[in-house]
Amino acid sequence: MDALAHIRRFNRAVTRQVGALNSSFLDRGRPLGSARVLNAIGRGQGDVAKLRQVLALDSGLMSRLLRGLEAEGLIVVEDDPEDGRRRIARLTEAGQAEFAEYERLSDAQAADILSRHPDQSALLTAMDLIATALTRGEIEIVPCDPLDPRARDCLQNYYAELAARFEGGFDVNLSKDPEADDMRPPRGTFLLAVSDGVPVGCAALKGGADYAEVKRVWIAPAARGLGLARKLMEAIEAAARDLGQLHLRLDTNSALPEAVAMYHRFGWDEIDRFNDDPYPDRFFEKRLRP
Amino acid sequence: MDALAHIRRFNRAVTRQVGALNSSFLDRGRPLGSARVLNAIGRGQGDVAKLRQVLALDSGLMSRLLRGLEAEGLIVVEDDPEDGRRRIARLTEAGQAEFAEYERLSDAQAADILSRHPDQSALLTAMDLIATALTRGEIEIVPCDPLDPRARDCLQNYYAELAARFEGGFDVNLSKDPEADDMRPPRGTFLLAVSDGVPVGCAALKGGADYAEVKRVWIAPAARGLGLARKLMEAIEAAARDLGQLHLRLDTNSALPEAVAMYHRFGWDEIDRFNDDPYPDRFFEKRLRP
DNA sequence: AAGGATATCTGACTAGTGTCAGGAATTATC
DNA sequence: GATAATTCCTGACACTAGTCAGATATCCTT
Repeated sequence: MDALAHIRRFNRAVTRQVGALNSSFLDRGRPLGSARVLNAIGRGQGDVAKLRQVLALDSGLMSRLLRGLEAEGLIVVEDDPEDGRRRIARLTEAGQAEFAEYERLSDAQAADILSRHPDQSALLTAMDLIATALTRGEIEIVPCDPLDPRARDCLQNYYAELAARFEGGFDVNLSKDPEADDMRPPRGTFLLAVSDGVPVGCAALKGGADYAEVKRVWIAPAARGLGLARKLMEAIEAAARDLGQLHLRLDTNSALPEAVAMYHRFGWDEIDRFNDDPYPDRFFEKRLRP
Repeated sequence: MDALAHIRRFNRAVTRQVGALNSSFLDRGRPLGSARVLNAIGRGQGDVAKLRQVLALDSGLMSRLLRGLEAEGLIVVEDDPEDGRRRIARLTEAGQAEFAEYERLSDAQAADILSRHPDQSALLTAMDLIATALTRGEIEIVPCDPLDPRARDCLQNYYAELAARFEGGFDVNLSKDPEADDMRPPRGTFLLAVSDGVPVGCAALKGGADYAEVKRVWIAPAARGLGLARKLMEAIEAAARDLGQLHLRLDTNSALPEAVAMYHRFGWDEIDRFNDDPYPDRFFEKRLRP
């Protein structure tokens, strides 16, 4: 069977799904164009220029749609204090309620698909894989607090994966768990790779007196093979430079051969054991130029 | 992390993808409505009533779109010989060429996504899973020749799965491979479960003098858990009744416990071995009421 | 301070989408 | 064989989406 036949079928299925979602949006009595603008504003795309860019709309059309939403009392459009030419739209209270209604509609539809499927986690994994494949190149690396729920979400997946791949399992309590403060500026940092709001990878820099350690490097299975690890490691090194940490170390395990290969490839030097953590058996360092 | 956040992200990613495909369709200089109708006709939805149903269009609008395509010389609309009220559209040669162009556009996009992804088979599997989840309930059971490429595709997957699940592997040449003629009317039949053109399951009825045998019951992994097996088995029984075969038998293997459980659940009685095929070790029969 | 670039807005216009009412031909039902 | 139901078609109409030209205010560069 031709691979393209499968993709064609997928295309038709999701095209219909998108169409159904759009027409359910129409039930709120507002044309789709306005609904799209309202939702984009609700999702934080406030300034008009960015709205135009994201929605790929003509400036004239955009202007009229904004006037319409304004007349409905759903948004207010104000001058940008930093640039008098630009304007910024934000939701009024009524607009937030309306936006929440749209979110509810789309969530209800999503929950319906999910509830009727026998294997929800397989479905979610498949959706993640496809969403990542389609939005590749648009993954952002952002700093994040190590105790942020999105960070914890990544870390849990990371621990679960170590537990599955280490022969004797993995218990995070036996390992030296870095203090959160060591992974916050000014000592260190915690970076998250985010694709359209969903975390798909992380890496931490743990500050120290003699050297800084790179820890918790993890990429979601759905996002592997896309060059994300390189982007993350480059971002970590840049952050280290900014914090004045030029001497980096990390530890890892032979049970993760792709990680070991990656550190070699990215210019890390293998060195002798430098801690007594029970899990790692491979140790690396890298000296950065200022 | 909230499951709905993942689905929202998926929705946004595919919405954009669908939008991109649609605007590439617009490059052919034809409004999207006409393009949709043309493609539906090309995919075999000839009669106007079915077109209206599939595309969810008003009869007036549909009529005008058909007139437009007719004026372009891409289709001809003829009276249905069986029902004078109905009409049937089909592509002219020019229409087929144009349809092929649309297919090419969508294939190019598909191939692009596929080529940039590190794990193509994982991507295809994920797409199959989602397409099946979204189009569930629209899986058709259709008779098919046992030598049809779609049937062979199913059978290859079936053999591959047996090879993976039987301890000693599986070699179809050691098993009694039913003659194709035994799985064609009037002796037997071969049924295919088709979801939007892609085969997602099969089952065969092999006619015989004393009893008919049910063979080659297989469901694609992406389509499991949706109740498809029951639909297939009911269709097989109905076909057997139509062919006057009221005494059915089948064999299977303990290594396929879900199959064994299914036959019990569907009212089959376990019986003694009735053949000397090396692979099966569980045997069933069912007597149908006429 | 002048000229060019940028961001938004307004008005005019076109094409596409979708709805409604009604008409003609044909089939189904009693 | 009359009546009702169906299928498709036509015309009229409303609304949405999208484009273009030009006006205005502001910012940036020199």
